[in-house]
Amino acid sequence: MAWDNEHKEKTRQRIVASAAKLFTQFGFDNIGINEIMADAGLTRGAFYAHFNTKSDLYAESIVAGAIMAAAQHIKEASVQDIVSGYLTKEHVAGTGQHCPLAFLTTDISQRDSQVRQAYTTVFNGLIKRLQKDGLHRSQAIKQAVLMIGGVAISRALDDNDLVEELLFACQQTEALDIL
Amino acid sequence: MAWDNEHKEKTRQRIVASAAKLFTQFGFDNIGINEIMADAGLTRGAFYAHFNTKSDLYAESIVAGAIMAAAQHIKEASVQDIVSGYLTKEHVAGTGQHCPLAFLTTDISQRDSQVRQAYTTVFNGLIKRLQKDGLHRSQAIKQAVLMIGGVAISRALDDNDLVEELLFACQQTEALDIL
DNA sequence: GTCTATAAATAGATAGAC
DNA sequence: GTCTATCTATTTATAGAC
Repeated sequence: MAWDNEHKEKTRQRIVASAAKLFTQFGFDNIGINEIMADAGLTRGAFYAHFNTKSDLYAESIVAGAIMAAAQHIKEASVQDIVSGYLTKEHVAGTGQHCPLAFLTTDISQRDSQVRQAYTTVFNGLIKRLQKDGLHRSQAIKQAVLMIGGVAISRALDDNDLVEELLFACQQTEALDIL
Repeated sequence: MAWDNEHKEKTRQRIVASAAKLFTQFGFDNIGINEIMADAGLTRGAFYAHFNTKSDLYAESIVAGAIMAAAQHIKEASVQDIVSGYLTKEHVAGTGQHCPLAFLTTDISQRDSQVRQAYTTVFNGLIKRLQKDGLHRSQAIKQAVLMIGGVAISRALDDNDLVEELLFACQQTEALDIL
């Protein structure tokens, strides 16, 4: 019984990891349960032994995806390192982990309360992290908007030069200069 | 013949206006051709006399939607007025025209090149408009990211107090103080 | 718990009458 | 040019075998 539970939990985590990867990359509507389960090495039918709806998995994958992305971007030493590491072409492109805050911004506003609560929790976490390094709260909020907005907009643009210019501009913050 | 063409063009404009309204509010995947045509007072079948694909209409509605939203937000006198008028709870909520730049940000990155080119064009227009009032180019870019990102993130958040705090913070820009 | 098979609903696109 | 009817494909979710 203990083994079964452990095995089920591991399978569940694998599904969530696949979901976080695929949802952030393609959005809620452009990925089916089928593809998520296939990525986790399972078939569609097994999904409902772990989750009730696609939306449930989405909410959970936002939190999980943020944790995975944070391991890559947020744990750096200084605020400037966090900002610079976040606003890169590699983050904008498909490589590595993607931050749900930036990759799913407008996608989230179409979903139910549960999903938007998950987004709010993750966003508050980023603000707190930025404040920890001495930024005033309003400065931290603005910097978070520049990070998230900068990456989100870059992904929509169809002009490489403009993207590079934008990413660079969003890294230059008056608030950081006076620290 | 002249009357026919004029009539067809008016119908087409009505479809685009309905599309701009509904797409910005609900995103590409959550609105069907059916609903757009119904909003324009027509049925689904008539769609293909005006457009080839749903994606074609989407690209066109982004440009049209930006023009309509600009009439509401961008034509104000000063940069500070533009920024303040854009970063409001009314803009974030469903009332009035919605700016595609902020309402469809991550939605756009899932679409084809034609759509992303339309987004890029509109974004460049905003930058130009902000530069016209004396902002340096990098300042204009950052301010645009704060506007678009601020509204986009606000729509995803599930916390009214936080939204108000965020909108206010994004209006306070060092670059504007020194003008 | 996972599989295959299938139900049920939705939506993009086409055909043909008017 | 617009309509109704239909084709075709996709997808969420369920049923039942193993």
